[in-house]
Amino acid sequence: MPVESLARSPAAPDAALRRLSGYAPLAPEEAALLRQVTARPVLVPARTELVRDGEAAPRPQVLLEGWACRQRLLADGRRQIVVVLLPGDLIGLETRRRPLPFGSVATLTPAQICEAGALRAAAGGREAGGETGNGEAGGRETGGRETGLAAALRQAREMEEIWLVNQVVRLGRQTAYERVAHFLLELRERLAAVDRVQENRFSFPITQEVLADALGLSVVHMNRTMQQLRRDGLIEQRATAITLRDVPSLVSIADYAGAHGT
Amino acid sequence: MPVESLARSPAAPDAALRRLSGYAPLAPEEAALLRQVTARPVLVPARTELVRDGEAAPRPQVLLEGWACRQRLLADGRRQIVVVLLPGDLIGLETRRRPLPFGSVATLTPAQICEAGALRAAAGGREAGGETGNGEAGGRETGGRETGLAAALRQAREMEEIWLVNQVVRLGRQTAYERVAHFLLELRERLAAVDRVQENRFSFPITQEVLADALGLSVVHMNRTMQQLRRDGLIEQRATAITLRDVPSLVSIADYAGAHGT
DNA sequence: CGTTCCCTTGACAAATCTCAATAATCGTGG
DNA sequence: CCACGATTATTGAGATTTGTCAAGGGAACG
Repeated sequence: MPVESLARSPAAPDAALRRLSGYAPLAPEEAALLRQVTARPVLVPARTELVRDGEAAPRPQVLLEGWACRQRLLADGRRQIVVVLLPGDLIGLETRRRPLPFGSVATLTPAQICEAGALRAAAGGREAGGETGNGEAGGRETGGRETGLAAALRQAREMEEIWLVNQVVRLGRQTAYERVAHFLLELRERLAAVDRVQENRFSFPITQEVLADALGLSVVHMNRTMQQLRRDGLIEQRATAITLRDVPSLVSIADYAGAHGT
Repeated sequence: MPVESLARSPAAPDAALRRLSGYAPLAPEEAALLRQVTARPVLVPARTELVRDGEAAPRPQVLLEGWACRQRLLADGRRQIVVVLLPGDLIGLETRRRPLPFGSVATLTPAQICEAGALRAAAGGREAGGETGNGEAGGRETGGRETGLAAALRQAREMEEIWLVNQVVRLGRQTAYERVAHFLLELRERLAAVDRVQENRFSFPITQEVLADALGLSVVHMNRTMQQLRRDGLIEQRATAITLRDVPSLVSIADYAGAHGT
């Protein structure tokens, strides 16, 4: 997670735009709104808490660079990472009627974050008191037809639910080996959507401890499982990047369905 | 799951109304709409598939009586129950832009179901082609303020996400013993919201196999874990009902936070 | 260079699973 | 009301997977 990994990142700042326009065609002014929102990213260090657990009105944010997660801690210190957040992902976009224990959100690596309150109006949340400010870009049109941005945000929300379901299946019914394979395939698919994958190779900036907390395993077992995958020629790790050497085999091992029922 | 258990059920048909009005105050005409929707429940047997996996436009439905689940099957036959659905829960309320592998929805017991397309307009989905038919009860008001029904449906959606997160934590970081305790507490809380709990006792109409598939355990281990809970005086099972004998202990064992950060 | 963090190993313990029977229950037809 | 077949709950024994503890090695960093 050295900071240089951020410097190294290629044409990165439009992760969110790329992501959302992949879900639904955006009108020019919607794209412009997005660009405006993501214009001034703030750099935060790893392990920064972005949303506290049970917060009723989390500040809407966009993750532009770096990895984060939604997590929940048990009283005795055990940690479960509920979902990993990648560049282009949205955080805390929905206002809640009351605080719910969704877990906290924290960065896993240094990250670039943008305030994204301007998207809330478009997300379908109820109109905020009047803090929107800028023009007429967001939200449903008065006629009730859904705008491209609203559709994209809705799709983004649905994808997050898919990832949650995937996580449940991994944790509930797959072996350590299968879990890792499945998780890596999901990461590859998600990162590809923001153009961060080349020939099945992508940056993989998290420690095995984090991975273990995401996949419900101990660090030691996580380590041994990764070694096994390497020995089997399925993956290759170098520094902070990983290559999926044999995607078909991984898909078969993990029983991976992809986001669109592939 | 005998049919008599349905006959036995008390003033039951308004599970959905009770549930939703607990989330947000409903206008009289909204309550009326709900009553109208749930007026003619259809009785379906156990193991009926209500939504197929990857269905793009599932028929919106309300579960009024009986239990169901969202589940995902692996190629080799393993099954993971993603979330259990209880009376008052909504199914397939959101239209999707494209089919996503959310898993299929199936009844676990005989159940009473109602078609609920009329709620879709109120759910915040885009306006359907004109099939709504009845008056002006649903949806956002033209001014953009959220109606009570829309708020309640949004809350219901958020609750479902909470249950998913709970499920992830259970499966990822809790022991069998803790998982069962946690799951039972969640059931109690959810059933209480539709008035199906008396003195910590509620109907528990599922087999240990189903429970095992929900909690990511084998049937045998599930059985032994239940026995342990009984021996420890934490629960008591009689026929198809269960009593939580010692809620505080269960809460402590499961590190249970409740829906509102209790 | 000395810390610190992370990855790796070995040895052993604990949790959980599988297989294979055996009891209990339930629903049904007589 | 009873016998029968099917489903569900329970047990025992032994195999696997996964976790815990403790320690060593290597790379990054001030």
